[in-house]
Formats: sequence, structure tokens, C-alpha cells
Amino acid sequence: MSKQATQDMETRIASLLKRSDLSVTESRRKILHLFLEQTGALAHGDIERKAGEKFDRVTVYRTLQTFVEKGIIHTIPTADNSIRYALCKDECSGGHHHDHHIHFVCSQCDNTYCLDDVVTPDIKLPKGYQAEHVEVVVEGVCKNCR
Amino acid sequence: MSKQATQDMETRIASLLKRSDLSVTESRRKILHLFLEQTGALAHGDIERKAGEKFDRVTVYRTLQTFVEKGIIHTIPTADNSIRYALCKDECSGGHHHDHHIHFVCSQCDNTYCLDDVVTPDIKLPKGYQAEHVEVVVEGVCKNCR
DNA sequence: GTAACTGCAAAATATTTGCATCCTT
DNA sequence: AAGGATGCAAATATTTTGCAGTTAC
Repeated sequence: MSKQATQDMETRIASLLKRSDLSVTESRRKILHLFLEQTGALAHGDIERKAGEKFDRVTVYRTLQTFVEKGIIHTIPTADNSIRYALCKDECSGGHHHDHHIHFVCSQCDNTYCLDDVVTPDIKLPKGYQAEHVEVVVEGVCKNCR
Repeated sequence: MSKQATQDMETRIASLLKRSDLSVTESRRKILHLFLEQTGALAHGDIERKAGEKFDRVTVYRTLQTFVEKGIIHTIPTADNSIRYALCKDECSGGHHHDHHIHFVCSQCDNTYCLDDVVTPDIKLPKGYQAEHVEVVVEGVCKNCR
């Protein structure tokens, strides 16, 4: 990455954090960096692994929790009980999530993608049920694995 | 419950187990009973609680796993990392799941329902992605909590 | 300087495994 | 009788909490 690009990335990270009233600390910068430099979602374990021995496991837990609360990342439920986290789009920060996109988990490479261009469909519920949020997770084979 | 109804239930349980080549043991009968006598889905913890001190925690783990493998129950992913299990409809036993229904989690009472009458919508994916299974979880307020 | 963040230790939970014993067929 | 299922003990793994030291602003 060019010096300029790195610079941009750091600026972006700092502004993301400040916008959420979070102080710019090393672990937050580093973890946010991991999310920004790749497409898919990350599980807690991925982050620990990618970060090397950089910081404590507890810090990862706390940082992820903070990010979720502030609306910087959101969780993606999957059937195998491993929660994954992905960056929210700009519009949904500030705790107000507008993540009306669907998620895709590849059964081959296990990568998880936010398909931002695919909006969640309207679901017609039986009488009496009132929907607040719809989560769609599609499992299948991704672009790269075919 | 009448003696007749209890009898029917036990017969149904035994036949469900035998159909899946499982021996009819006390813990399997008991756990299956819990699923049959209620509408919603159960988490591992619910089962331990409802079963009282009846059997070992390990047995619950193993029994649930067996039931999932045999297609007697299926898992429902939720955002809070607590996997829930629900009975499969008759048609989908034998490992071949046709659970094309959606799931509903009530944000008030935390109950989870299989809405068998609501089929999962067709999702149009971007070029290159190939869907194998679509999971829809709707969060909101259920019939009983309004 | 002060409030917030981090790392370490340790507690609390959750899940998995091995093995001897018991139960189902 | 034989194979599978269970219970117990214990090994692992995961998540949470408290607190003292450190860092961001």
C-alpha cells in the first residue's frame, strides 16, 4: 500500500472512531483496520489470529462489543454458533442500523459477505405477528469458489 | 392429559425414534416429549431446566446432536449466539431438510417460532453467487405479546 | 489531570472427550 | 449377548469480571 493510501486509511479510521465518541487507541485502530482491509466478515477467533499476539483476548471482546454498541460493526448469526462481525455502512452508524442487506456464507471457503445490493424482502407474517427486523442469511457457493 | 393422549404421544415418540434408527431410551423420549408438548423452539439451557435434574448435561448435548444429525430437529441461528432447536416437520426427517419456512423470535418474551406457513422468499443474488439454503429470521413482537 | 482503555489474573460458563457401566434390542 | 447410550470425571474452550497500571485528550 502506498504511503498515501495508508495515510488515508488511518484518517478514515480516526474519523470513524471520533464520530462515535470513542478515543483513538491502538487496539481499536488495529481491529478496525482488519475490518477495512478485507471484504468479508470476521469472527472473534479470526481477529485474534490476524492480530497476532498483539493484544489481549479480553481487549478483543471488549472492543467488538463497543463497536457493536456504537453501530460501527454488526453481527451476523450463523447456524454453527460462531458469531461473525462485519462493518456497517456509513449510514447506519450511531446505533441506528439500516442494515437492510442480506448475508451470504460460502459453504466452501467459509467466507461471509454482506451483499449490500440485495435488500431483504418483505415478509408477509401471519395475523398478530409484528416484524421489527428481518435477517436473511443465504448459504451457498461464492463467486470465488465456483 | 388423558391417558389416551399420553399413550398417543408415547407412540408417536417411539415411532419417530425408530424411523431414524435410534433406540428408544429414556433421555431421548423425555427430550422429544419436551419438543412435542410446546410450540416454540428450545435452547440447550431450556432443556436442561425443563428436564429438571433428570439427566446429565452431557447427555443433552449428545442427544441434541444426534437429533440434528437424524433430521428430527433443526437449529435456528440467532444474533445472540444462543442456538435454538425446533422440531422438523415430518417431511424433512431422514437428513433431507425441506425446512423452507421462516423463523420468528419475539423480542418481548424471547420465544422462537417456526412459521411453517410462511415460505422463504426467492432471493436474487449477484452474478456468481449460488444459493443452497436460505435462512430467514424475523425479530419482532409475537401474537401473545401484543 | 482525569476519564477511559488495556492487560493480567482469575472466576464463571460452556463444550468436548474418555471410559466404565448400564440399557435396548 | 452385543452394540450403543449414559453418567461421571476431567480436559478444553469460551466469556466475563475486578483491579491496577497506562494512555488519550
